[in-house]
Amino acid sequence: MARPLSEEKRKALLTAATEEVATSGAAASTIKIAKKAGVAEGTLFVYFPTKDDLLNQLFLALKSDLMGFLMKDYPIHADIQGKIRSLWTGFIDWGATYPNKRKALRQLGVSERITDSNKDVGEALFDNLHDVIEEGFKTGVLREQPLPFLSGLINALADMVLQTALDDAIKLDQYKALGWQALWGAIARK
Amino acid sequence: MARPLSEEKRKALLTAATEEVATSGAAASTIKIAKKAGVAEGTLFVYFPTKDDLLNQLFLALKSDLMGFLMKDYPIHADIQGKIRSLWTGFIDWGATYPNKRKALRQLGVSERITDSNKDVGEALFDNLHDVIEEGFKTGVLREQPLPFLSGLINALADMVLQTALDDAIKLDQYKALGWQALWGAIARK
Amino acid sequence: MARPLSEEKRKALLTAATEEVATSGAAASTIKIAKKAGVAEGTLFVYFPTKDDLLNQLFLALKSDLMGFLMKDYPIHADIQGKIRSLWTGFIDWGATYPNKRKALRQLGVSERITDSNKDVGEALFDNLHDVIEEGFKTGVLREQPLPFLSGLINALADMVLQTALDDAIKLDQYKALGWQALWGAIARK
Amino acid sequence: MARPLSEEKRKALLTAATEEVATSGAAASTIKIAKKAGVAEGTLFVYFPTKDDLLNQLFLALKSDLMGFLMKDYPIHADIQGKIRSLWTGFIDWGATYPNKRKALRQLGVSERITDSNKDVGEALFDNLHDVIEEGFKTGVLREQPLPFLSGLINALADMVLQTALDDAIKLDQYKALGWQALWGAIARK
DNA sequence: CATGAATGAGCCTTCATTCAT
DNA sequence: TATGAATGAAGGCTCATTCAT
Repeated sequence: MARPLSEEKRKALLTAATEEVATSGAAASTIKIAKKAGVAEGTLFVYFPTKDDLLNQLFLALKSDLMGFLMKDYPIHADIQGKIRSLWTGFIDWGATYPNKRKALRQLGVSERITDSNKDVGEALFDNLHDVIEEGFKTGVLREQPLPFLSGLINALADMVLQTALDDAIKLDQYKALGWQALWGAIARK
Repeated sequence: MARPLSEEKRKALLTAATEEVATSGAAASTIKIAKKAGVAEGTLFVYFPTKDDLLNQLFLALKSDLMGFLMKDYPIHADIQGKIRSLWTGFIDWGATYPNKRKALRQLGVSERITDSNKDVGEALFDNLHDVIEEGFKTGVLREQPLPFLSGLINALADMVLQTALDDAIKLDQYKALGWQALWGAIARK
Repeated sequence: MARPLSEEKRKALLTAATEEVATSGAAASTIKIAKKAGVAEGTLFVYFPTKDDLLNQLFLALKSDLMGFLMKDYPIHADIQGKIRSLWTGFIDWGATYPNKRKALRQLGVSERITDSNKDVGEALFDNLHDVIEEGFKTGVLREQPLPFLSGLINALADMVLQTALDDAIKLDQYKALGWQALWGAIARK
Repeated sequence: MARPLSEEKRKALLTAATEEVATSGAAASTIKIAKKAGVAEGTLFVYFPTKDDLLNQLFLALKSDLMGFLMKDYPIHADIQGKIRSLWTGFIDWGATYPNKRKALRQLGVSERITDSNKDVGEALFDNLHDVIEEGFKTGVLREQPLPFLSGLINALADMVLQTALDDAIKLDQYKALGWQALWGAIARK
């Protein structure tokens, strides 16, 4: 009956938090985040009871955003290599398109303030990839390796590429290609 | 002549900083670091004029420590594959032996407070690898790729393995082996 | 016609306030009081325009509640000593029966936020005792002393007994008896 | 070797705290206390790590101050009645001379933030009175009653007198006398 | 050089109160 | 009338840094 929580404000807060966390890490100040989101300091705590809550929800939101991005153009009917290449491309493009999201996610991934259980939930979002990879194992296209190892591998490679090629579009394209070769060499059988 | 700076205290401070940064990231407090090092709060600033100085010097010290570790048993007369495998093993072993050093380095690598020029200096420490790799290119053992790309690749893979296999010695060995296969697949020609 | 204020909610708020004030003093938060009363934060301010209003009304309500308790079994036809003893017993029993009410009253009695005029009103509730005491003076049973002094005396003694014997039923009975002896010795002529 | 803690500042802080607590109770703000003491906000926390520490130490300091005041002119060679009368007078005079100390002590006595163990220590300061009172019991001058009951009695009566006669010197003298009669009547045998 | 007291900006959070719904 | 989102002041406390000793 009272004013409803505004999804708009929640988003503004998460967006502002993304930017601040991208540069200052988990040390980003709630005051700056609130101001950047255009709301009063206290309002932040209406939406996120605690700074840790904000950080954790941001972490999940970013993971989920990335997942959505990867799935958007996912080629359901492509072969294994095509599917994995799509994921690789998606990773790189997401990071290049939203550098702050990537930086924020990177910082949070290293932070003690994200609960272990949430870090797990973050991983779990990628469980959808299960099938592709399992299929790769069965058809013998991929070397058999534990799933977390494989997803960690993609993640690490993509992150490295984005980090290394930061602010350099040409290098980015070069590394994206090199990275794909490396990745495929790393996981394909033979 | 006044008492000279004590190398011992400097080291104690860096060691304490390593531990604090490992858990709290760049937000680690100078007070706690000083106390853990067994010196007074103000003493820290005799050795490091600024917290940022401390952080940057710690970053370099850790990179250098890692480098020293890698070079210790480096097989100068082995073939390319042997040399690179030694580096891989070294990376993993260093991280497993000094988890706090690795965690601290990881946190600092992501922090805004490490100057770009220092991040470059950090990379440069690995320039010694130039020769091995160039040799690999010439003999055709390695696919030709930019040096920073290659070192970033090793780094990223090793970090992923250590992170993923945290606190699980068995998994660590498994991943170390898998990681090596992946790495070699990623960089070897054909 | 609009919905009228609900007496039930008002009471719930005062009851909740009693509990909160008992433990946190005047620093008790309106939010917690509202929640404990089962109403929304804003609703509290429909019934009490200001936190100070709430506190002051609570103060009066508690005084009045105590007064009612004292009068319930008041022996109108007893002699002076019997009447005063009844008051004494009543005081102690009220405090033992409703420890939160007593604690809250104690806290509020010390608080700056209760207006002086209300503290006087609080005292005035006991004016009904006028007659008993005047009678005591006339018949020479009581030493002549100003009324506020006498009521303050009873109050202080009872409060001390309750406070000292907190959570110890046996001690409470002992102190109740001792207190009565002391009180009577303090006020009776000769 | 560094600047030593200044006893002067510690006292200034306790004095300032006394004044603030006298009017605002345990809700007194550390900032106001620091400012009133003429030191920076942070300095307060050099001397008292926590607001609760400040409050508890203030409580003990006030109790101790009162005790010192009572003992100053204590008539060691007087009879029981003389000794107790001296205590009574001392109580009243202390409260009249240092109204803020008394108000602060009153507020703290009711506050949840003073630990139970400190409240006990507070009581213990009065253990010195043991002997007088025991002597009173033996010689039959005093009715036999538990010590905490007796000290509570004196305390409560004195507090009531001071509170009731606040800001009225004439009334104060009158109540002081009446209070003594009442007290003696309350505790003396027969 | 070493110490740790002193400082005040800044942090996260709570709160009383207002007001759109 | 009842609700609870919105607000920004204020609170307790921490911190990097300075400086008297």
